Formats: sequence, structure tokens, C-alpha cells
Amino acid sequence: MTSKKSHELCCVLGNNIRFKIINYLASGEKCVCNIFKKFGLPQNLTSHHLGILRESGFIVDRKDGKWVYYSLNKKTLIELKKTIDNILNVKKDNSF
Amino acid sequence: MTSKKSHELCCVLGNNIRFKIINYLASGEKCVCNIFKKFGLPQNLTSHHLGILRESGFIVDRKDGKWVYYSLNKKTLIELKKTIDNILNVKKDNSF
DNA sequence: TTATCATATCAAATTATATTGATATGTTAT
DNA sequence: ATAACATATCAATATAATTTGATATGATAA
Repeated sequence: MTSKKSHELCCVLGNNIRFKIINYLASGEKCVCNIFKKFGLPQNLTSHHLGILRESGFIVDRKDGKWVYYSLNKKTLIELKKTIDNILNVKKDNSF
Repeated sequence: MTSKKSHELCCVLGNNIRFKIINYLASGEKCVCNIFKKFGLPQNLTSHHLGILRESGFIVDRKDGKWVYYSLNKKTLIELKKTIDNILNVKKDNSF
């Protein structure tokens, strides 16, 4: 997980498949086959999007036998939330 | 501003130019020429991205003479923040 | 060890987005 | 009215992301 710029984190969540996966994982750890069956997606496409989510730090993986389980890494979502808060809290520049 | 899905809001912020514009506008209302000069961008490209930000509800415009002033619409950023909070607050499903 | 399952990777094709160049519209100044 | 300015739009191009199909890897089961 190379540290990502805020707009890159937004970009990762800006895809509907990835957004839905994040929501699904919020309820707990799931294996890849759970995920692609849940959304009726091809396995390889799901794996591709999981790779993007993993690489950007939104999710982490855990291997167990032939399964790979993915779960939410709340830290990255919290970081994104903070970024939004920072924008909302910028002091108005009244020099006009 | 047709109501946008959360992943669409993320997608709009997922572009570095748009992300920087949002940050710039956080400090107060700016006209288009302020914005494109600030970032050294072509006028038409700036106008294009402002259109996307406006259409998605992140910013609002105000016309005054030959100028168009854009400013942040905090409501949309707050909405996005709530979406992230909702994901973070999903109760774990321990049925395994 | 062979077959099957779960997942990942790669190249090719498809689709979407960003950027540029040219031009149009409306406003102010002369 | 004409010129200059601020912004928007449009068509064309360039670039990037998504999706598909084929295949590879590693693990378990027979």
C-alpha cells in the first residue's frame, strides 16, 4: 500500500463495483467467491477490482487454504473522511 | 443538480484538477479566471471541470457582469462524509 | 498423481474520460 | 458599432479505465 493522495482514494471509490464491495465488506470479512457471487460478476473482474482496493489500502487480505478473505481497513476510510473535514473547515479568506 | 449516487460523487472528486479546485474554493468564492490562472490551466479545460463540479452539486455559480463566480456547496461534501460514516458504522455480521 | 477449485494475471478489446483547438455567446469599454 | 474580455460549448484527439477471454498458480480432494 503506497501512500495515496486524497484524490486517488476518491478515484478508487468512484467505481460502482468497488463502492459496492466496500459496503459489502463493512459487514465483515468475505472471500473472493462470496463477493463475485453476491454481485453476479466474473471472477477475474472481481479479482481485478479487489486488487485496486487492496493496493490503495481500503481492504486487506488474509489467505486460508485455497481461499483469500478480504476485509475492510477502516483506517483508509477514516483518512478520507478527515480529508473531507479539512476542506469543510478551511477558514474563509475575506480579502476581497 | 440531479441527485447523485455516492460513488458518482467520489468519481467527481477522483480527478486531481477538480480536487484542487474544491480545495481552492474552500477559502471562498472565486471567478473562473482566478481559478485557471491559479493552476496554469487552459480556460476551456477549467470550464469543463467546473461544469462537472457544478452538475454534481459540489459547487454553485453566481453571475456578475462578465464574470462567473464559483463557490463551494458544503452540503454535497457533508453528504459524502455521511456516506463514509455509514460504511464505517455498519454492524459486523457475525453469522459465521 | 490427477482432477478440481479458488484466485490471480496477462493481453486484447471495449468504453469512458481528459485534453486540445476552434468557435460561439454575452458583457463591458471605447 | 467595434473591440476586447470572460466564459462556455463543440468536435476531434489523446489517454486511461473497464471488461473479457485465456491461462497460470497454488491448494485441496480423490
